[in-house]
Amino acid sequence: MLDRKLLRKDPQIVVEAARAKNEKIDMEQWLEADANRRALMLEIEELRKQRNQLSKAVSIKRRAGENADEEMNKSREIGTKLGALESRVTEIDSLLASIEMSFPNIPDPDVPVGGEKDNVILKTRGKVPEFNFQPKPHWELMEDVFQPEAASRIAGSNFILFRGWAAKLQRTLISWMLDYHIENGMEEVWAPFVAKPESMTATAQLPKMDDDMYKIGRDDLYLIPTGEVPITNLYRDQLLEETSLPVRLCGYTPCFRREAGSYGKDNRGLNRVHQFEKVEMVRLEHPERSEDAHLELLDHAVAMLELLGIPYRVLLLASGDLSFAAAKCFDIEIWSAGQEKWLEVSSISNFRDFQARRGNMRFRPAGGGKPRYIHTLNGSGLALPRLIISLVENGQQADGSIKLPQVLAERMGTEVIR
RNA sequence: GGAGAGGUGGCCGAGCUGGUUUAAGGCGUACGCCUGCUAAGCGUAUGUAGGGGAAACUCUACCGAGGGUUCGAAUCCCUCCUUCUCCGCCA
Repeated sequence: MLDRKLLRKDPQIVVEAARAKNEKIDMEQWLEADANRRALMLEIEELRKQRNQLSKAVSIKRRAGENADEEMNKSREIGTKLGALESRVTEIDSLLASIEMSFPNIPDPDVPVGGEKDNVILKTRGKVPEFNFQPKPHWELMEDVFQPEAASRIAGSNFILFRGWAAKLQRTLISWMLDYHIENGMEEVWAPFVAKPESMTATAQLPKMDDDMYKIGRDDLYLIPTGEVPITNLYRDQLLEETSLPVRLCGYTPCFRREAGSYGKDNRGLNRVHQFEKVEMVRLEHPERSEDAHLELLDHAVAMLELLGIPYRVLLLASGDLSFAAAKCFDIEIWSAGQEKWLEVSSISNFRDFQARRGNMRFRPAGGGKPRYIHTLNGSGLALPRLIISLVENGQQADGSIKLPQVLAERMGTEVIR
């Protein structure tokens, strides 16, 4: 959600932001409704004032034992008028709210305008492995432990099932990443894997992503598409003290995505699935420090890839690739040796005060003063399936065995998976 | 799932036989006074949002949410949400 004062003062900025993000918005309709609302409110407040005065007069007269019929009649008339005006305001309010929900966040000035082709590769690190044999894709290397047919029998296509070492590897990675974040000053959170519509609206999955989420209609709940939802909503409707900022959180959750309309070539194996596991980093930050915090989250994510020895590159997303709520976003892509392509394994976003407005998340400045909206940020740290793809494919050896990086070998109890 | 009791400003908490409560009081916070320092004490200020005004200031709304009754609702009625206690069920 954007600041109404900004909408009134600089509607053009919002129109341009929406165009850069390929979102259709109707600013004219909003401006007209807002002007109507304000005119109505002026009238309503004047009438209320009169009614309050009459009520007071009635009270005083009654106390004195005098007749107050005249005041009461006048007040009744005003009440009728007010009722009509108020119901019009209610209508306009819901119109305004629904229009505002369709306004995307404004990209930062340093975000390139354009589509996917305009994403900027900020850096590429690590050595892409070379083989003296034809490297295999992960679904061949993991035939015994990754069983999509079984998952399909249980839950439908594009769900996954791990057994044996793959299940253990995933669990080990989750635990290792959480420990890493805790060492870096984050607090681990275990949150619900379902969320109410209000929560989805606060972090801005709703209204736009409704079709991409699993919905439990009977209980009016959604399965979370990312840990961002429950972890950020931990602070919905909360007023923090400035001294408690920043809030650094991390947590493991599964992520459920319908991926409607995305069936096709890129969803073989673990590349794109309906349920995947993820460790998420969430940060609540002072508005003046969110820029630095954003870079810090990026550092945390890539540091893990360095420890795992996985080649990666960092992209600054162009406006058209930014999510609805983001002002700026870095994507981290890792190398898949068996498929010979880069895979997105983390998205690290700064939402500035966009989610905080929707979710009413504020802090009281030290030394008093009016509460201000916090800035929210989050980033994957990291998503499991593609991490596993990269570890398996990049670590493969001629005999089909897989060499593990040292940090995992210690925890898995073996250096090579056979 | 059943029964009962609650949801009031950053927090706690009165008000709830409808009208000087445009929400008492306390805690916390800010500023000042006092004081070797600190603590305590004293004084003043301090909810959120929107409108008007150069400003002092002023108007309006908000007591979980939404409806209703009434000239007038934190206060009465209805629906829903939610928290707690007890019972039931269950890993």
